[in-house]
Amino acid sequence: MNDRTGPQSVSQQGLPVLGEPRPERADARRNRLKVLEAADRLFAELGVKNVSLDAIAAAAGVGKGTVFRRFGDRAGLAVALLDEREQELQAKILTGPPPLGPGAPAVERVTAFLDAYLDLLDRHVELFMDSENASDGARYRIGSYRLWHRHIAILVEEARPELDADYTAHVILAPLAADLHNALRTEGFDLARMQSGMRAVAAAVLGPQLQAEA
Amino acid sequence: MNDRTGPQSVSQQGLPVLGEPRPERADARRNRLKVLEAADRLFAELGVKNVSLDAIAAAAGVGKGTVFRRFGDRAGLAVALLDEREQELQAKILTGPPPLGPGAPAVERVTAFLDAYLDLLDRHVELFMDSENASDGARYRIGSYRLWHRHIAILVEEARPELDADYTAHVILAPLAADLHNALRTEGFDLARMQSGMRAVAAAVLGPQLQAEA
DNA sequence: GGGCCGAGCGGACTACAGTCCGTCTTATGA
DNA sequence: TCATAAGACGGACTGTAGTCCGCTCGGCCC
Repeated sequence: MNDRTGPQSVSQQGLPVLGEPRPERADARRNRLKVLEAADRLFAELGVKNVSLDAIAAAAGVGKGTVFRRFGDRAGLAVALLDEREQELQAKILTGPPPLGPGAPAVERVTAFLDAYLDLLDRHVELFMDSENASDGARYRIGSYRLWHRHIAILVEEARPELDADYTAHVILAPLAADLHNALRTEGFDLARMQSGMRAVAAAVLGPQLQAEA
Repeated sequence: MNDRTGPQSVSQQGLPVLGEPRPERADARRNRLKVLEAADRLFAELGVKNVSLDAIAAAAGVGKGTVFRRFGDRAGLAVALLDEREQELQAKILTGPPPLGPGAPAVERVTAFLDAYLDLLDRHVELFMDSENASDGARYRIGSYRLWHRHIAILVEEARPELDADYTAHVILAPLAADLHNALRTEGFDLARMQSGMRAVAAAVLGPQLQAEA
C-alpha cells in the first residue's frame, strides 16, 4: 500500500476523479512482482545492506528507473516488503481480540502492542532500518507509523487525559526505532529484556499511581 | 574530542606507549582548523544538508582525503563541530550547580538534563541529524551519547532501583533523536511543548507514585 | 481490428560518500 | 644542519542513490 498506486482515473468528461485510482497496467504489475520477488530473494541471500538497487533491478530483469518510479526510493521498497507483516498486526489491533484488539484497558493494550511490535521489529531489523533511515525523517512519514501513533495517542488520552497524548505517543514509539534496536542487539540486549523494559515504562507512564514490578 | 587524535607516541626503546598520544603535527593542525572553519561557514550559509564534503574540502583548500582521514566521515565532522557546545553541557552536569549538576534528587536532575538537551538539540538540529544519521547506529557510538546514557542510567538506578536502569536510560534518550525532533518541528510542535511533554514522562517514570501535572 | 495517447520503461547521467596509494612535509636526533 | 622515517596530503577512483527523457507498449474507443 505504499507502492505508488496509479494515477487517478479520468471521467468521461476528461476530469480527474479523485479516489478512483486507475487499475494497474499489466506490464506494471508484472514488473512490480518481479522486483519484489528479486528483492526478497537477494535480501535473504546476501543481507539487506549488501544489496544495491542496481543489483535488484538487474536480478529482476528491469531497468533501474522502473524500480524507482514504482517504489520511490530504497525506503519505499523496504516498506512494500514489510507491508504484509505490518498489516497483520494492524488488523489484530483494529479488529482482533483483546488485549491487542479493542476491549482491554489502555495500559494492557499498549503493553500488548509494544510486545508484538518489538517481536516484529526483531525479526526484520534490517528491513526496518532501511525503511526508517533511507531518507531523513522517513520513519515518521510512513503510513504505518502514523497508524501506530494514532493508536497509542488514543490510548494515552484514555488512560491519562492530563498528558499531551499526541506528543507522548511519539515518545512511546521512539524507543522502537530500528536503529536503536539494532544497536542494542549488538551490545547484547535480547528481545525479552527490551520487551520487559518497555512494559515497565509503559506501566509507569500510563498505569495507576502505584507502579508495577519491573 | 572526536577528531582522530594522532598515533601513540613511541618510547625510547621503540615500544608504543599507550595513553600518550604524540602531539598533532603542525600541518595537520593547520588543516584541521581550516576544515572546521570552512564547514562552519558553509553550513551556516547554505544549510547543513546542502553542503557536500567535496565543497568543504575545496573551500578549506585541502584535499578530500584530508577531511576524511581526520574526521572519519560526515558524522565525525558534525560531531567535531558540536563538541564544544556539548562539552559545556557535560561540564554543567558533572560539576555544575544543581539541579543539572550533582546534589538534586534524581527526577529533578533528569528533568533539568532533558530541558537543557532539548534546547541544545533545537538550536542545532541539522548538525545533530548529520552526526546521528550519517551511518547506521552512529548516534549510539558517539562518546557523548555514552556519557548521557551513563548519567541517566545512574539516576534511574537511584530513583527506581527495581527498573532495568541501563535499558530505561536508552528509552529516555530515544525521544531525543534528532530525526524525530526535526520531524515534530515540521509538524508544528514547538520546543516548549516537547520539553513539557518529556518532563511529564520523566516524572511518571522516575517520580513517586503520585504523578505531577503535565 | 486499428489507431491514438498517456502511462510505463530503461539505461545513461549526475552527485556524493568514502577509499587508496604514490608523493610530500614535519619532527627528531645525531 | 641534514638524513630519515612516521605520518599527512590530495586527488583520482569506486560504488551507490536517485534523476531524466526519448522510446515503447497496453488500454480504450471507434
